Amino acid sequence: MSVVMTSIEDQELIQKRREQIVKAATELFGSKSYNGTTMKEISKRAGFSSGLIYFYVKTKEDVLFLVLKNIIDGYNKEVPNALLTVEHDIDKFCVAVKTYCDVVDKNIQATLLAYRSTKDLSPERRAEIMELEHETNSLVAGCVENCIEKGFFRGVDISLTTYQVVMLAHEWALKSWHLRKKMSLAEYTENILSLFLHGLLTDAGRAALNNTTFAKTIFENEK
Amino acid sequence: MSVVMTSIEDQELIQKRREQIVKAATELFGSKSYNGTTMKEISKRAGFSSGLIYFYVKTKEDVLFLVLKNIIDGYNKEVPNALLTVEHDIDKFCVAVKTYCDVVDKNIQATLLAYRSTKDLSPERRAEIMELEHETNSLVAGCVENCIEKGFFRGVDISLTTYQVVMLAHEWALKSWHLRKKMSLAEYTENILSLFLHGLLTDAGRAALNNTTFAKTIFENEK
Amino acid sequence: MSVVMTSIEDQELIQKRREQIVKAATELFGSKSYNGTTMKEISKRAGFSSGLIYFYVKTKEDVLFLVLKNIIDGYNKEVPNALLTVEHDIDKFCVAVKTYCDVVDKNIQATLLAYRSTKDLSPERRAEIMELEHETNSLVAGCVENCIEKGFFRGVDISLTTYQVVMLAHEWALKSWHLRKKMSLAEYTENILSLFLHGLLTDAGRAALNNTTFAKTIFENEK
Amino acid sequence: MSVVMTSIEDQELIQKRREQIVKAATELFGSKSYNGTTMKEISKRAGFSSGLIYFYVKTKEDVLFLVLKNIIDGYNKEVPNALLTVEHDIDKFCVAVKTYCDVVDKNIQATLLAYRSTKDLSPERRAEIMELEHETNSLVAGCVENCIEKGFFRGVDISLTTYQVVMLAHEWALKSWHLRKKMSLAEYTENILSLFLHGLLTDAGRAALNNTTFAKTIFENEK
DNA sequence: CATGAATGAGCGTTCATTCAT
DNA sequence: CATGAATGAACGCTCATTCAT
Repeated sequence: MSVVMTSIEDQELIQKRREQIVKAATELFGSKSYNGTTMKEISKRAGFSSGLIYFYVKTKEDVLFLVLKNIIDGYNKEVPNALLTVEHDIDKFCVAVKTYCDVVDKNIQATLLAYRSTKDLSPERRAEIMELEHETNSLVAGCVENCIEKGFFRGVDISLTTYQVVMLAHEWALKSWHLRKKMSLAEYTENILSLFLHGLLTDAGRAALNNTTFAKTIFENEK
Repeated sequence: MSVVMTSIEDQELIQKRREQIVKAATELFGSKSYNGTTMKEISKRAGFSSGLIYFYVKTKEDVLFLVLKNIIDGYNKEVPNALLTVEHDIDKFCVAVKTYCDVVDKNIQATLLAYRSTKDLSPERRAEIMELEHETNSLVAGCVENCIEKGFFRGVDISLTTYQVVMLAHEWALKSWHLRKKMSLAEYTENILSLFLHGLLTDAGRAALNNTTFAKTIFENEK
Repeated sequence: MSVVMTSIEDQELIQKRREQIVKAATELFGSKSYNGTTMKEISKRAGFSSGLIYFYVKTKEDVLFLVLKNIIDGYNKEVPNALLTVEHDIDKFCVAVKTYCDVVDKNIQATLLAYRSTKDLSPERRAEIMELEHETNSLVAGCVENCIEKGFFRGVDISLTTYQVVMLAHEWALKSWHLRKKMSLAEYTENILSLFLHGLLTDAGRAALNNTTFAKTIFENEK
Repeated sequence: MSVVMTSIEDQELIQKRREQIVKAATELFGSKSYNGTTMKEISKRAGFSSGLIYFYVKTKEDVLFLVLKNIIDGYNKEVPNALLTVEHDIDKFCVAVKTYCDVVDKNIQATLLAYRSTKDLSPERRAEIMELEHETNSLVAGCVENCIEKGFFRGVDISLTTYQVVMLAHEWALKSWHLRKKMSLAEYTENILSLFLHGLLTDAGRAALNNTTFAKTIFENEK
């Protein structure tokens, strides 16, 4: 894991400064693009002088990497927690999707940034980010797999379905400027779940809805 | 419509030069990113001297705009033609989706470029591009609308569904590096259609499948 | 031979610009040191804008290389010509030494620069410069060798003696600030020749002085 | 004499710290050049924090000055001691030369450093260093002078001859990369002495060789 | 119309030096 | 006395844009 190295000792300070940097950079990269943002701007916005940033980061690319990694870490932290709150496998799938959408909503700028700027990373760094994304995906993929095994879902390609779920969650960020005008996040999430449940549930799956707490509300809301 | 202005008279020449520029720039932006590409490189690859490009384009941003516009124009040209080849509304929907995926497949680099570089455009230009995308979407939206009106599809939000279709088509480009390893474009397309048909068809819609030529093959292939 | 590459076509212009650059840089490096001199300063002194220099040179190190190479080329051009003007082998040795001293005198700054800045070159470049120096040395070494073969000089180590000759010629530059106060270049040269002739001539060599035109004046001047 | 000033009182500590600094800096400057070495690196290698160095030195140039001065002090300490070991004036000359070469050999990096970096000193500091070098030279010059007075050497320019001796001793450092491949320090020293004795001894001087212990071995070794 | 040399603002990065603790 | 985080000026280099020919 290529963690960025530093000439500073105090681990707490490093953490604090890095957070300042990531926060400032995320905002700036989000509103102006990676290439359009200056290291000086980042430093200034982070609240310190232009030279100091190089004590906590070795190159501008490091900053981008930290920002991107930070976003994905967010996903990897929040989704598993949410999964603990429900029991039924179909519910787990729904909650995973919902949580994913929630995290996207909290990180719209950052999510857009990931789509725009991954190419600006070195191949190694890019690979690392993709590896992290893969971890996140596994969380969703696990839910899909369970539902298929139990016979609730059709025998679709697990990883492809996962990608589609993730993609549509990301769409909330990618087309945010348009979607927000028409609906709330809750409505959007419900719609996606509706599409996937209708598209994937087997007859057995539909029958099992009664045992769910979350999934069944999707169908109830439809009427 | 912010058409790029120049000081050159001969409209035919302008057209020819612009095409050279767009072709060169699309290739370069695709493989190296917008910011990583030099005006000199574009000129050289287009086959003329480094100064000449400024007779046909005022800024580098103009080039990006032209490139992006060109990509979307491609979509707007190909999809309608394909729609003429089938009759039934469900088939039209399917063909629209399929064609969309085909065009994405032929323009993977360019599609990625659009996701990466729209932020490098001025707000006005960005708005214009988004307007053009909207036109493309209408082509799909029309199909969805018809299917709903005829009772074949559930009463879902038309524009949202359209966005989802487009998003999943784009995913073929966005996750190309992964998807291509696992399946062919045809399989991918079929999978998407399968998801949407399962997710959207009403009982009436399912019944109508017998009258379709294209859509019914999706269900047949599933077994 | 690692010749510096360029993005400019016109060979004559390249030559002209490079000469401007080398001239400006030699002066600047001479009076302020390599590291103390700015690329902007070099450009300005060469008479053009700060960016242009990079059309004719790829890095600052290139400039240093060009400067150093230019000095040594001077040696390699002048010494051979001078050798043609006399016949006798002892005379040839003397003229080689004298010419060497003359060239040093015309390039005092540059010679100092070579001593100061060779370490700032990349290893490959440094090797190339040393190779060129070796060529120059060969010119002197040839003279020494001939004199030994003919029995005029003692059987000393040829290459060592050559280094000593070169070193003492360079000394005129290295200690110029002091030596110039005490003597003229001619006196200095004569003194060196005196040292070497006294130190190297065999009895046969001394006897042969009568057949020389240049060498014998050294001994005559001594009285 | 521009002694470096500080704000610290305890003279002993100053001395100790300065020695640490000089030792560290000499090593670093020698292997990486003055400009390539960081104040941080020096401090670290000297064994203390990066800020502390400024309590014992006011600028980076101070460090260079201290380093250079230290080198020359070494010469001024070692040569006189060696001179006490022999009696005859010609021997004293020879021992001076030999000792000089020995000291050069022990300080090759440092000697090179002096040639490379004197220009990085302010004019005043440079003058001071040159003054110190002059002192060292006097040690050799005294020997030459005595030999001339006693009629052992020809009536050559004393200071010039001294410079030549010093120069050829320094050459052992300056061309070390080449000379070391071909001969030992002892051989090199002998060769220089041979050159000077052959070049300077009068008939009286040659006759006096019998009374020497060191000088006569040079001639004996030649055969 | 076309060329390509020239311009100069701006960026990422380094490092001597300072200063709060 | 000592630490090491912080500052900010400066440098090498790039490249969009201009302009003389």
